[in-house]
Amino acid sequence: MLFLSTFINKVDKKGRVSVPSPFRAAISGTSFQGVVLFRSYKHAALEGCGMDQMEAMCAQMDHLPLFSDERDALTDSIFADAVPLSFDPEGRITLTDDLRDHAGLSESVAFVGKGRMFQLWSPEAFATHQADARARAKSQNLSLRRGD
Amino acid sequence: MLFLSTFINKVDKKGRVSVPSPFRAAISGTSFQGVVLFRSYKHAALEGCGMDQMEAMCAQMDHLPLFSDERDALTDSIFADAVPLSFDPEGRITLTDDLRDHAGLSESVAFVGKGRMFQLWSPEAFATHQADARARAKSQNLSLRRGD
DNA sequence: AATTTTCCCATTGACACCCATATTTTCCCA
DNA sequence: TGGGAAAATATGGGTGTCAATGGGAAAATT
Repeated sequence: MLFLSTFINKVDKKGRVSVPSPFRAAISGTSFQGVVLFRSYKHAALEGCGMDQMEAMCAQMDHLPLFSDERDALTDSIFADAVPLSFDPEGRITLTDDLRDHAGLSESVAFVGKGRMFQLWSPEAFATHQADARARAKSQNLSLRRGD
Repeated sequence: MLFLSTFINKVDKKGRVSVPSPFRAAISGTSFQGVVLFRSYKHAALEGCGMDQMEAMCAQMDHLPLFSDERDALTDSIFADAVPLSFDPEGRITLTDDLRDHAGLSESVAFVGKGRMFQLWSPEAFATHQADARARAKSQNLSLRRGD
C-alpha cells in the first residue's frame, strides 16, 4: 500500500487533523493504528510513515556500528524527533506544538503522498515548493536534451 | 517495540523520575520490569535500554575474541558500569548519585528515544547536542540506504 | 532506633474517547 | 443522464480516564 496524491485538511482548536482516509487505509494492515511524524531536516515540513516503515529504518540502522557518529546523527534527528500519533476513533491525530512550529502549520495541513512515506506541509509553502520542483524538473530535462 | 520521541520529566526530592509511559510499554513484554542504565563514554549522558537489549549486546559481543582488548574495553564500559533500575508501582526509577553526576542531571531529565536504545540528558545539554546532530545530518546529507 | 527504601494514596492537568453535526462522495433509480 | 437518497468522510465540542507528580506511611536494612 502506497501513499498517493495530496489532501488538504483543517486543524481544529485542539490541534487535531483528520488523516486522509486513503492514507489510513494504507496503514490499516499494521499493528500500530497511527502514524509516526518527524521533522524533515531539509524542508520546513514533516516526514510521516507507518510504524512498520519506522522499524524498517531501524533495521537498516542496525548495520551502522553502535555509538558511531553517523548513527548518532541519524538517530538524534530521526528517532529522537519521531512522534507516534495514534488515530482517534474518527481517524484524527493531534499534532504537538513542536511539530506544528517546525512546519509552520496553522489552520490547515497538506498531506503529500511520497510512496512509502508522506509529508505534511503548510498548503501555501507546499504550493511554492511544488512549483519550484516542477521548474527544476523541467530545466533538468532541457539540459538532458542538450546532452544528446 | 522502539524507543521514539523525547520526553522531559522532573526529578523529585527523593531522586525519582517517571519513565515515559511509551518507554515502559516498549519494555512491558520482558521479564525484568525496569531499565538498565550506564554511562555514555562519548557524551555527558546516560545510555539506557531494557534487559532484553542488554542480552542482545552480550550476544553481539560473543563475536569478539575472549580477553581481546576491544572486548575488555567494551565490557568494562558497559557491563561493569550498568545499573539495573526496576520500576516502582507508578513507573518511576531512582537514579544513583553516580549516574546523576555523570550526566549533570538536576531537576529535570530528557528521555531521548534512539530506536532500540534511549539516552538520558540534561534538557539544556541535549538541546545543543541535537541542534548539532541535525546540522551534521543536513550538511553531510546523511540518509539510510537499503539494507545490503 | 535511625536511616533508607519501597509502597500507597491524593492531586493535577492533559488527552483520548464519546457523541453530535456538517460536508462530501457514492450509488441507485427514475 | 440527472436528481436524490444513503453512506462515508470530515469537523466541532464536552467529559471521563490515565499519566505525571508530590507527599506520607509502612517495611526493610544497618
